[in-house]
Order: sequence, then structure tokens, then C-alpha cells
Amino acid sequence: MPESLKETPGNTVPKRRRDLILDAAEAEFAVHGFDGVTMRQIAREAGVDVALPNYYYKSKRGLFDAVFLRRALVLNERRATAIRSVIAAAGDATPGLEDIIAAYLKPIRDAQESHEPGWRNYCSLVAHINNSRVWGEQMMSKHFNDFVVIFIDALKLAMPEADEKDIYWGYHFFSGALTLTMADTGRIDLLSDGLCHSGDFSEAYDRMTDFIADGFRRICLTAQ
Amino acid sequence: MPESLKETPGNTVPKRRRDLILDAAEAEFAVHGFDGVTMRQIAREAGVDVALPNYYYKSKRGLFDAVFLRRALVLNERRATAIRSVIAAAGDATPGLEDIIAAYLKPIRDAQESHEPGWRNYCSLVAHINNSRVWGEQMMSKHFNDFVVIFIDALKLAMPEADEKDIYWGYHFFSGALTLTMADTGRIDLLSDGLCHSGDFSEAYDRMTDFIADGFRRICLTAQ
DNA sequence: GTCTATACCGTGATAGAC
DNA sequence: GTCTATCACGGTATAGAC
Repeated sequence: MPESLKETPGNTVPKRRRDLILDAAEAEFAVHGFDGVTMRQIAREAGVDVALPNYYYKSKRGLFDAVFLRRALVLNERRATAIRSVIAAAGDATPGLEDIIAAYLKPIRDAQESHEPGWRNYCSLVAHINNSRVWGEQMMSKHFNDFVVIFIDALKLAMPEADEKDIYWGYHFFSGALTLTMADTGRIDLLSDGLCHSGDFSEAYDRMTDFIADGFRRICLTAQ
Repeated sequence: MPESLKETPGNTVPKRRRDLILDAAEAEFAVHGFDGVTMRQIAREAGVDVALPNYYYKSKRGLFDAVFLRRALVLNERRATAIRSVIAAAGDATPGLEDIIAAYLKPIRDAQESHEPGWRNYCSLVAHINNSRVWGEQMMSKHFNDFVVIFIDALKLAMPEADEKDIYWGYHFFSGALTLTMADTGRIDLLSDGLCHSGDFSEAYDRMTDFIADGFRRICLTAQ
């Protein structure tokens, strides 16, 4: 835990302004996207002067990148570790498809379940970016592809007979399903009239793992 | 009759400015979202004066709603018809899961395959909206839910033993996978190094139907 | 009914005082 | 490191000319 977050007995150490700005920007970008937010809003939300965001992050775009990168690095590392450990545990055997998918999902699930608003906001932000023509390429491909390659390779291990093309398409569907879950829009709540809750992550992720695994099996392991 | 509506000798009717604005707005909103677009850009793109979009559509928001509604009504009607005809064809038998999913997808697939830029842009726009906390509720729930209820009921017919909750979660994953396909971001092209193309809709939708059907079966028809 | 000129305000960013 | 003042630009929307 960084020094700035530690509680000292009696009184709390105030967060550095730099981080306050980053947190405020994350929350605003998550809801409204890059263009829907102004530097003035961010400054107001962070309780700092209008000029400070520019001072610390050079530009609005610089701030956006900083928000995105902060947690992308953490997420990629956690997911890569989780997947490698599943493969290591399988040894010479074929790793289980559900295990690999669950490993991919676990760090995101933990992040959302932590109820730390920063992580929830971040997940929404990624959902925005992943569905955007302009940002998808610049941000997702640039910062997530290295990790995704690890995941694709793991899928190939789990389904050695599969055609590569089918694996990529399966990943595409998986990515879409996950992205909407990360967006946490509350739409399933309205649609199901309260029966399901988009904030109920254990319900979502348990089902997603099974749903996606059998989806993959269908298109990768069945003769068409 | 205004001059702009008269047939010219060469048989082409020039589009009315009103529609030019709507088309230009659709294209811009699809790429950049509501906040990423300015009325000036739209006017420039449409080749009209900056003030005309406001004259015809009251406000930026009015224009956005008009763009969204124009094709939502068409899409909902086509999809409802397609699903009802699958159910009618099944008669007293249980309708096939793949058939219902394919009926849901067919009108969207046709729209994207038509290569009419208006429809492709519209699909991207819906992808934006569906993954947004602010717009999802206002637009998706308001204008698509009536149709989605028809689809959910069809799923219940196809899987009479299923738990309702599982059906809603399955729909959520389906919706996410479809949304990313509609977004048409080109990410799968980069990821697969050219092996797959996000614009190759027959590849996408054929696989999606099977993938989603077996996903539903897994979470709805298997004892957990 | 159609369109243009323009009003008026908020934007991102910076220079320079403290 | 922080804040004030200010810039040039572009934002939406409207009043009034055609």
C-alpha cells in the first residue's frame, strides 16, 4: 500500500493532489467518456484548482492515458500470473477450459467485487474504450494485446484440435460478454424487473465461465 | 412541392437537407459518441449552415434521438416478425434455440452486410449506447425493451425447464457479444494478425449463433 | 419555411505572480 | 507546487433577414 494511503493513528494522511486528480478523472471518464468530461469538472471533483490537472498531466489526453495505464498494468500482470499458474498446475495434461477462463476473469472479478470505487470506475471505462472505434485501437490493442496473446495460447493448449480462426472468434464473443458486464450499466436489472442485479458479480462471473466455455467447445471442437 | 423534392431529369431525387443532416449526424455520432461530436462538424459534413441542425431538430439532443429512433423502429419490427415466424413454424413443438437466436440476429446481420453506410454507422452507435451508463438506460431500455421481452419469451419456449434468472444472464452475455460485433472496431483483425476480419459478418454471425446457443444450454439446461 | 449572422459562454491550455 | 488572469478557439442556440 502506498504511503499516501496509510492511516496514521489519530489522523489520516491526506492524499496527494496528483492522486486526487487521477481518481476524480477516473470517475468522470468512466461515466461520460473522454469527450463528455471537462478538465474543470475534474478539478472541481478533485477539489483542486483548474490549472493543476494540466500541471501534473500535461494535457487532457495525458491525464486520460494515465488513468488507463495505472490499472491496466496491474490487471495484465495479475491475469498473466493466474493463467500461467493454471497451465503449470496442469503439467503435461491438457489444462481445463473452465480453469483458463476463470483465471482470465478472476482479477477483474476481484476488482469489481472489492467495491473499491476506483476499480469499478475503471472497469466501466474499459467498457467504453473497447466498444469505440477511435479508442479501441489506440488503447486496447496497444496495452492489452500482449496479455491477450498469452490467453489465446492458453486456449490453444486447452483445445489443441481447434482451428485458430475459431479461437479468435470465440475470444471476440467472450470479450464482448465480459465488456458489457464490466460496464455495469444496470440494464439487466431493469430488463429482469429486479430478478438479476448487474452488481451481483458472483452470479455473473460463475455463469459467464460456463457459458463461454461451452460456447468455445461448440465452435472449436464440433465439426461444422 | 419544394424544389428539392422534384425529380430531376437524371432520375435522382436530391436528398432533402433534413435527411442530409440526419445522415451526417449518424456517421459522426457512430464514431465519436454524443459528446465527441459538435454541431459544427455535423453541419460541415452535411454541407449546410451551422444553424440548420438546430432549426430542424431543436437541439443536439433532439438530433441524437432522431438518429437513434429512425432505425430502432425498423429493427424492432423486423426482429419481432422474424421471431414470431420461427415460433409459428414450430407449431406445437418446441422451437429450436439456434433458430430463435438466428432470427434475432438476422435483421442486424442483413443491415451490416448491406454495406449501406447508414446501417453500419447505426450499429456502431448502438454499441456505444449499450455500454454506457448514462445512455444505456435512457435509450436502450426505453426503446428496445419491448422487443427484448418478445425474445426472452421465445427463449422460455425453447427452454421450458430453464430458470428465469439463467435466461436473463444468458441474454446479458449474448447482448455483450453481439454489441461488440456491431461496434465493428477492427480489433479482432489486429489481434488475429489479419486472420479474422470484423467486417466479415457471415463468419461472425454463423459462429455467434452456435456459440450463444450452447452457452445458453450450459447455464440453463445443466444442473449446476 | 429557409437560412445567415452573430451572441454569448465554456473549453483546454499557458504565462507569470506568489 | 499552487493559483490568478487571460488567451484563442469553438461550443450551442437564437434573432431576425430573406
